[in-house]
Amino acid sequence: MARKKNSHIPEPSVRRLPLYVPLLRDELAKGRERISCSTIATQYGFDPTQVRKDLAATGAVGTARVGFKIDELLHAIEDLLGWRRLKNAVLIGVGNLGHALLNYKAFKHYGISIVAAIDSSEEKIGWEIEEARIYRLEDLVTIVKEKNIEIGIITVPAPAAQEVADYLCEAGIKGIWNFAPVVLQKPDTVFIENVQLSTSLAVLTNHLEHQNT
Amino acid sequence: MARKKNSHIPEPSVRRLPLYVPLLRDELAKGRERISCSTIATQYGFDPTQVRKDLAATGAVGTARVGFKIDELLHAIEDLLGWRRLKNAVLIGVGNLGHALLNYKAFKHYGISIVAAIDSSEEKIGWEIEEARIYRLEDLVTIVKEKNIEIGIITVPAPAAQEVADYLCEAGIKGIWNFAPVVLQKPDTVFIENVQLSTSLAVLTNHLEHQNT
DNA sequence: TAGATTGTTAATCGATTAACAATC
DNA sequence: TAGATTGTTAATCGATTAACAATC
Repeated sequence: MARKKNSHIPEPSVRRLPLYVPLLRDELAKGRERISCSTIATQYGFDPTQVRKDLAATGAVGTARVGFKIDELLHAIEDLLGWRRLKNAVLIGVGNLGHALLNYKAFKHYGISIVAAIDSSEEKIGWEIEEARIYRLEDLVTIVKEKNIEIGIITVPAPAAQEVADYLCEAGIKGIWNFAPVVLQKPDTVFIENVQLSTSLAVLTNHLEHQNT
Repeated sequence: MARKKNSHIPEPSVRRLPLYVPLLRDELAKGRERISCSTIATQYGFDPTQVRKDLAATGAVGTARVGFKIDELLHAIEDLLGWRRLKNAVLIGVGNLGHALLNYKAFKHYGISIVAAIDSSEEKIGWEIEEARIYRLEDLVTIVKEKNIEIGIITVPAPAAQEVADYLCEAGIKGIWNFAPVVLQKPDTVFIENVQLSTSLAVLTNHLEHQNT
């Protein structure tokens, strides 16, 4: 059953749902057909009701006493997350991190395909890493149009990030996945998701330092 | 004033505080001495009261009408996050991502120092990347003791992650920063923080697909 | 002094968890 | 049938936001 359009899905649910995907893919690969909320919950240490709420948000419907059909459930989750329609992305900044992301083949399973890259170093222009060829920043607008790119991935150093974001917005990108530790200014039409390693690290180091149980 | 031991600090605060650090360092570098909660809040699009609560959690004390002394505030935040005492870390799995992390020099400013690495490929043994030499997995226990290592960083492929985690726990590590898309089993004495790129990506792709405003 | 900003208490909001009827 | 599991409604919990007195 299709999810009602524009219904509000809590961000915590959107952040938990992708966790269930590898488990479901595994179970499916093992030939299992159905799974219950409590099986999922146990795996991740979550409350079963919480998992049920998360699944309900996708529009998936289970059967009392037997649980959810795994393939249908997976389909529903991937649908909700937008992973069933591959979106093209351009990555900007082919340093260590950029290189690692370009080489990461599994993004196909997470809804994106990096089809082009940009770098400021003249020697890298023309290189190909996986399916992405490296272009100059001045070619961005053309590439975005030609390759029908919706997402920009920013992996440049912090001082260059805002300029890159401006170019991306101007080129008509819809969303930005930002790895630079900078708050980017942007028009309302563009959505930005920030990945801050320092944030995750802070949770770990804070715990180790203060032994918060 | 020192923060009361074992007082509970909400995880949302622990996750926001690191964001303020680059701004404070910048302002300090510019020669500014004081900053107010609303200045910080405006930068990040947060509610000023929320920022005040975050800062209060660090034990920092401001002055009515003038705000907080930036150096004291920075000191208090870094203290709370455990960034003022460098913790040694070992990274396991020198693939693309592992390589990128080893090369990332700024971790020093975030409380950790990667002093050793482990890889399963024989040809990489003995290499040095920044301050980290690459060792064999069988040397882990020795290295951890010798170099006084508290943190393990897991950047191996998913199928190898649990085994690596077991080795780390056995070696007496206190915390694990896990980049593999796997739920790791662990003893109660070890703290694990997971970095799931798919989770962050899900927020972006879900938004693009369904235009949730 | 006047007024900007802190620190704190109270109100609101939303997510998590508990309870339970429906059902396969 | 009996009982496990779903789906849903209600209660709890905690974080965010609003209100306001204290103060520099």
